[in-house]
Amino acid sequence: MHILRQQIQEITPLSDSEFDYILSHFTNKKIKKHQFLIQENDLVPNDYFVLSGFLKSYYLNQEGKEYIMQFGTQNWWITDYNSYFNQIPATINVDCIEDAEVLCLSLINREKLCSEMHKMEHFFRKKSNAGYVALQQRLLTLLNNNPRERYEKLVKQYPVLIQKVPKALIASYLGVSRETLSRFSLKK
Amino acid sequence: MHILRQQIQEITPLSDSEFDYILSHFTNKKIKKHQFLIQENDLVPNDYFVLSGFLKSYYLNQEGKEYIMQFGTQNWWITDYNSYFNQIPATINVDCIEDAEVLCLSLINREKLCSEMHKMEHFFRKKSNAGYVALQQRLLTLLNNNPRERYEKLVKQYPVLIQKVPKALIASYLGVSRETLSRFSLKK
DNA sequence: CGCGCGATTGAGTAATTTCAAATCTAGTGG
DNA sequence: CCACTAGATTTGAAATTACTCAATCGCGCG
Repeated sequence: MHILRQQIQEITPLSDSEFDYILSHFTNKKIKKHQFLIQENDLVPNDYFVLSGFLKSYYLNQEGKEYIMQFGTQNWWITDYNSYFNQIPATINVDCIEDAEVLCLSLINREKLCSEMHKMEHFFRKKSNAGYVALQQRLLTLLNNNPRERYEKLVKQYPVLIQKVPKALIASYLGVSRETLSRFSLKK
Repeated sequence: MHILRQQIQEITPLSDSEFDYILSHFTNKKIKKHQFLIQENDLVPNDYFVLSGFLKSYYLNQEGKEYIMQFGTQNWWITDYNSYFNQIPATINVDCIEDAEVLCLSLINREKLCSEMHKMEHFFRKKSNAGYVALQQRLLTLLNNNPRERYEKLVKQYPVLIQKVPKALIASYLGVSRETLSRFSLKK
């Protein structure tokens, strides 16, 4: 079954024709390693559902330091949500860590689906709620735990991530320097 | 006009009877200073819409240190969302900083409203999206800005908050010790 | 007047960052 | 199969930042 369909059906049942209709609102896109999906100051046309590969979204500050907002791998949605929802220029970059294929959903099509199909509005509400809760957890971890604890939590939660992604990116996600991360990522 | 109606109507129009129907799914509650709305390990029955007063939600760690998740004042919604949405025991506390009056919305009634009224599903989706974006911003501020910058941003964004709330709570929201906050909250 | 809470100040300490250098690793071409 | 290179990781040492603990201050209220 299509992995998007599967995700939606975890929240609400769908007939074949409904799913086909939904899918017709997405376009396909392939991205190569190091290619940008969104760059600062761009208008953000789409939310992206990841079919395969690996992406990251990150903020780049004045000094050129990068802070990873989120990773995107199979089944995840990724974009600059502030820019996407409010149709303002991007402040966040999204680029490709590993050749990827994504489904693109424009804001117009998202809203169209939501207004035409109560189910889809329901789906996106639930997804958004879950995302909100996950962000709250991350915020608390950031406030309450030291770098080492944050790292260990991440390893426990997404063991695959650690294998796949350079340590420097993990560090940036955790809000630590790569040197600090290195100093405790090996030794007990 | 009822401030809840006003908030909903910023997103979607509402007839008198529709709003009355919506409102019938809420119950009223008055809370006194220092009273808990939610305590760790409680089941969380409601999401709370603040009519007046001042509340805070916060995580209390093992060492008794408190981290403020959010403040709740007029027009804000507050609860332990993880516990509320997933109906699991609370890990966050919500209590009253200043005598308050809130509207209580049970999860059952929320879902009922959302399934009966597409409008309400739409409203809550939009609210959740906005909340998600706001949390992302806060996360980035936490990662990218030092305590002083975080404080100055907060002052700019919510000047009233600083007046109304003891500095120790501001510090806890910003993830800084009160002493550190004190050291730069005065001098330029 | 004195109590109590919130805010400030000071001194020492701990954690993390920064900068620089060394080391390791995987992939490439000879 | 080996040497070479670019990128990633580790290590060291110094500097910085914020924290902790303790003491003091300031002010409103009984």
